[in-house]
Amino acid sequence: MPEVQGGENLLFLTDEQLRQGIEAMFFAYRGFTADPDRILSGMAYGRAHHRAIHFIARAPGTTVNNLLNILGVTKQSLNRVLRTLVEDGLVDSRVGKNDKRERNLFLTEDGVTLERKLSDAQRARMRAAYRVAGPDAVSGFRQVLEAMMDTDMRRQYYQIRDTSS
Amino acid sequence: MPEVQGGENLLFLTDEQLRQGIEAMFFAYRGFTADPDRILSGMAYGRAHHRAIHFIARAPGTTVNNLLNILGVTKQSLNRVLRTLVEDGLVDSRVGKNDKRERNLFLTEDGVTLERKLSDAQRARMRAAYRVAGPDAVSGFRQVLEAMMDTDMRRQYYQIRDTSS
DNA sequence: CATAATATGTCAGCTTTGTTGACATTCCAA
DNA sequence: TTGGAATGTCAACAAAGCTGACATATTATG
Repeated sequence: MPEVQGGENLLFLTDEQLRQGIEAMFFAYRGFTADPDRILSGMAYGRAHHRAIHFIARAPGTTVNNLLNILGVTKQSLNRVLRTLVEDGLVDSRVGKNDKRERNLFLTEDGVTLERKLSDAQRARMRAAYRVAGPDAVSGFRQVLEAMMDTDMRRQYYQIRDTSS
Repeated sequence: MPEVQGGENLLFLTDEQLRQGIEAMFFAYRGFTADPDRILSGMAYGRAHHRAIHFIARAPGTTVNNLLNILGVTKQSLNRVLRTLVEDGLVDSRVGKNDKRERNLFLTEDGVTLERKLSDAQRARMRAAYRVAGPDAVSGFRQVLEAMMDTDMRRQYYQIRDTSS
């Protein structure tokens, strides 16, 4: 049990409060992924495909190596997913111009269509939650999430965020 | 539901803002699970075992049926996880007193020890994030997460939360 | 320049954890 | 008391992680 120093500033950090936060995170993440999961379950795809499609849309021309750093999976695991997406004509994999070992990844027209469908659904969920909670809550939400990331992930997050527009 | 109105109050709900929230959720969840994952990777367990242990600790005597509703997986999938935990002496599965079809689940002494180790690690992460973000941010964090849950999950969340102490 | 070391991506096979289907046991209601 | 519903277990399969081996391209070193 954390002997927490005096001062009412820290009173909200009881184990019980922390556990509620942990469980809120668990249940909320289920909601967060529910809509895209539902859309993809009809097709032969899953959450792994969604993640790949999302970040290729976000950074067109990204390499396999870059993508697996962002996703935090092995290249072998990502490769299986990418192969099906390429075979199905959703992703275009082009040999790198400078470095021929690399593959630059792009969404095809069909890929863009699916990406839009998935992100529309996920944004709708996020928008509804934001509206219910209000602007101040959204700010706090973002602050806690950023503080919860590993340092490496936080760097990735900022980098992608700031190169987007 | 806060009546959402026209005007600049909605300006923060741009697609770009929503997308940042989505990606923050993705990267933060990785951090959220990282410490328990690391602890369990040494043993023959994974995230599924952690979830089962967590909710058995939270509601001792819970049934398999109840647990799979909370976890949102099939009973067959949960059963495999529970079997290994029972075999390894971390969970005690007792035939129900009233209804002999049911199994009431409890952590053994070893189970309690592992649960504490896992939740200590996860709470430390959450505590650090809360401290960095501050009390107001924490409140907003919780509000957005609750609004993001599916209705069924929110009910489960409230119920577990309010029966704990 | 030649060749060894490194980096990138692919293929094959294994593990974890999700899924559906079949079934035994127990309970409950007609 | 008997047929249907509920609970949980066993078996087989699918998705998506993982490690290892390898082909190709690049870079560094002799």
